[in-house]
Amino acid sequence: MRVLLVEDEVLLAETVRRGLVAEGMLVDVAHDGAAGLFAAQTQSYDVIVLDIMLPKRNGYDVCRDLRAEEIWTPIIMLTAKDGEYDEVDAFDLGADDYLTKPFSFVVLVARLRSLIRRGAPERPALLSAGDLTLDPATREVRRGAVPVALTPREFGLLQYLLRHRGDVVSKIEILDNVWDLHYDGADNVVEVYIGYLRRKIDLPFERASIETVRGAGYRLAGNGG
Amino acid sequence: MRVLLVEDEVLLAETVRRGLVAEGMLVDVAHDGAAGLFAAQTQSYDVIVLDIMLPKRNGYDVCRDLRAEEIWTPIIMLTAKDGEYDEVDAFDLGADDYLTKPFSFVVLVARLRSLIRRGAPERPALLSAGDLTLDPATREVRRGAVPVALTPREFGLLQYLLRHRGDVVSKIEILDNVWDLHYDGADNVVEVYIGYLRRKIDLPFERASIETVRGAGYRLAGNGG
DNA sequence: GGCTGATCTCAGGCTGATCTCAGGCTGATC
DNA sequence: GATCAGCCTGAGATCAGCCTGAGATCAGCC
Repeated sequence: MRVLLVEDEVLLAETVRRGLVAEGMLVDVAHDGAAGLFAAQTQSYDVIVLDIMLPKRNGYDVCRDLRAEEIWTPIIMLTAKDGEYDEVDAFDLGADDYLTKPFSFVVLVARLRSLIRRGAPERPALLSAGDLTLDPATREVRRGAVPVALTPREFGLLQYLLRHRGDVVSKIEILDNVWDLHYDGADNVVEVYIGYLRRKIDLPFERASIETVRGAGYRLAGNGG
Repeated sequence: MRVLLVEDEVLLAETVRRGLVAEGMLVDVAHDGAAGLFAAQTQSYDVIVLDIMLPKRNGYDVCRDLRAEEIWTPIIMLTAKDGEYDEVDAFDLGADDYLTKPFSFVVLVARLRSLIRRGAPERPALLSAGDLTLDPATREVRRGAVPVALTPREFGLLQYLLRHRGDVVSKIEILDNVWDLHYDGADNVVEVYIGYLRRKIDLPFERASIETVRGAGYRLAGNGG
């Protein structure tokens, strides 16, 4: 469960972050609107917690921009009771819920869980590793914001690697799962397709996310998923 | 602010009614579709909250009948997540918003206020992608201002693609939804109709809105909704 | 029945995807 | 640094998926 927290008050942000992590969530924190917007555009989150009063871009703008780009990640707005903004307006901009500061942590977690539960249930979660994302539903693969076109076999291979992100997977294992179970060709074809993938998702971006583990198989970088 | 609540679960209806009254709204309650339809036809409301699963007339029918009578009171549909109806269809029938049960009361109120503020729409929502528009009610399709004549099958196919705009939809999926569910013909017919559509909505305008995703299906360009 | 338009089938052709293969490269080992 | 197993990669053959023109079939209408 990935949460993006956009909050400029460092102490509050850190408190909330720790609490959410303790609840088993993966939390990214952005301290201003521009950073939050960028993170929301390039990463895949289950829900976004968005303060309204922010430096650089206020929560208002961020929310409207995201919706304009058809990014429908559920958003909870944090509003100060005495603020100049009307919390009801948040809904008009595409927010899904709001909390008035000061809020109880328990309430925040409950609202988060509720939002995630009703948010886009039919769509399987995105697979990702760092800024590499793969959407099994739309078949879209992106490095950051840049779409990458993959053939079906390449797509299947990358999907398998992402599902076993951080693990070393052997060529036999890959053949059994991405190719037919009793595929009897040489396993060189895996090497060839690993090469194709690298040329599409790593080399143009000067990355090396697919590591060769000599004698054992391959491993996709496991951080940041 | 007058609200018509059509909901057959008595306890839920009463809970919601009290909540809305506490928010300062005037609330009428109908416990089946026929009563709800009659109330909506004879009274004037600012917004209608309409459950889909109802005795006598389902929410589907009620919504369609009202729109057919040119009654454009904003409607929020309540859909059960496991129901047989797809919430996407709700929009097609002229609903303005929907909530999936179980829903948060706060969210309901906010959506109501937002709808009321927006006012009654002039006409049901169009489906669109870029300058391509499709009106499910009048069955009109346009590229920009230019009307395009489609046969029923072509229309059904385009409508399906528009509803899943941005997603890759497989030929099987298309056959199940645009042709009969258990259509047993070859899926080549989909290719043929994709070809027909391209010749009507893309080629004359030098566009390429329908993309072939080899090995996976087709995708209608997802931008510019 | 005859006409018209919509729907569907089919086969041939095209293009991109897949796979094989051989030769080159690299890291491990002695 | 010599050797070797394992890995990488460019070239090209093969295969599968998709497109399309032609025509058969079907339904509605006069």
